[in-house]
Amino acid sequence: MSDDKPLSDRQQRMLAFINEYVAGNGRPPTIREIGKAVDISSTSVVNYNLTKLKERGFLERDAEVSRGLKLTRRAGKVIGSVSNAVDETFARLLRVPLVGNIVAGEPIEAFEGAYDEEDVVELSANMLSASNNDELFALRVNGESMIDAMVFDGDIVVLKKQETAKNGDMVAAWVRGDDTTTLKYFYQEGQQIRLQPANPHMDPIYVDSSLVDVKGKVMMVVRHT
Amino acid sequence: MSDDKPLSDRQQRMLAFINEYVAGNGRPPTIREIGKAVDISSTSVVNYNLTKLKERGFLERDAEVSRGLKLTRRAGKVIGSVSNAVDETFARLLRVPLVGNIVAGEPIEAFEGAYDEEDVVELSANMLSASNNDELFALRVNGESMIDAMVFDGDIVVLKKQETAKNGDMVAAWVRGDDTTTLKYFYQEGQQIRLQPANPHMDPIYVDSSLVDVKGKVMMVVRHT
DNA sequence: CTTGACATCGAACACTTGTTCGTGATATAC
DNA sequence: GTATATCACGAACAAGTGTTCGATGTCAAG
Repeated sequence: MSDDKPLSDRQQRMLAFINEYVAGNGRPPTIREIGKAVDISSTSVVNYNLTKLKERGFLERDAEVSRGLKLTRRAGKVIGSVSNAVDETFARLLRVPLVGNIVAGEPIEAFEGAYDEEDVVELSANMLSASNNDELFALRVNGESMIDAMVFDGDIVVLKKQETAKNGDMVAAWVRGDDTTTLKYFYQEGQQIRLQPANPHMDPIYVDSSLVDVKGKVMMVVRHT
Repeated sequence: MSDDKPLSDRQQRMLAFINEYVAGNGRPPTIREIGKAVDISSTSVVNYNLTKLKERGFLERDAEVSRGLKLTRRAGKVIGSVSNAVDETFARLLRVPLVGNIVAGEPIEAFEGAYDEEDVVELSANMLSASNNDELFALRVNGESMIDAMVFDGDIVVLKKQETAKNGDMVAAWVRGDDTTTLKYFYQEGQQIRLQPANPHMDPIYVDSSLVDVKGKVMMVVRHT
């Protein structure tokens, strides 16, 4: 079933072209389009090679159907395997909902509820260390008041949803009494929590741990310019 | 351009069918296949509704091409949006080469040459305002010396390759004589160039314009935590 | 009632596209 | 040389397929 004879140059080019065409146009090419691309003048020759390719398991064909081609996984190995790389890349893509703004003087809004399908931040998983999706969400930073935390107005912070934090984590937290949302480094110190700004020139805040609601841990900060 | 009238039942079924068909067969359906699926006896009616759908931005058509259909992102909202969303997302994905490190005391390394195919940063185009690919590259910030520019050790900066800059741009530049690479705001002031740190507490640097090699403009900063 | 926009139908047309067939070139095996 | 398999060409056919057009029905506005 698996000849090891190398594919002819033509056949390789055909596979490459088909792959490329599908990626570019969202549909397979016609026999004549293949012929033109691979410099074959006769449709029958294209058809002939297509049949060969099919016999050797590089593609499937739907008879008597226009553009009835489909590359198999095996074909991917011969070529750069793009159309399949699409799936892989997509699989590694995280679509993080951008659930709202984070403003110093207000609680994080719309934390659970429905958010606009539109507002997602797409990140490649290779940028985060294999975190599972779902738990992630993003917030846009609004206002100057957060800038002590290494984060600036307009930045997007990607957070992992969690109610607790380890020392040294940068967290988004709601400070009751103070009624403020902040992005700071988290340190539990006895009954107190030290919220440490990233800026070393700024002083930390000490709050009783009962007054701090951790909303999530900052995983990433993205800034456009 | 964006009617809010709901789609007719037929049109919704058409979108759903097209989506399903593409997912199942790897190619778009023909007009007649759509007609059969949605129970329309006349090809012209299918064509008619297809045109409507196109006008409202739910799909694209390649005229006079068999199976010349492609669902748009917008269509995804109406239906489950799976099959084509993959391609669309992929198309909007930018793979930015991570060409090296940027260190204060050294020129930007490996600027042109071959870099490891592996090291790419994948960004969604929706995070950058429609920049063309190609021109983009990424650098990892090494060392503390850049932190005056709103950028910190370990950050990845995404740059657009360009040799000139406008006032106010944040650029990566090599300062000759000083032999330093910096990330600073760029201001041309007569014959001099002012390199302004983002941190307002820090003083700007003035350099003769002949000594500044602009390498690129900072488009985005990404920080993992 | 008349008008006009909208949606549908059926049919005809022309181009697209997969399939088939006769022919020939090339190379390897007998 | 002859045979056989492989690969290629061009032409022609039939079915697939997008496009166009006249006719009809519906419905709300005038």
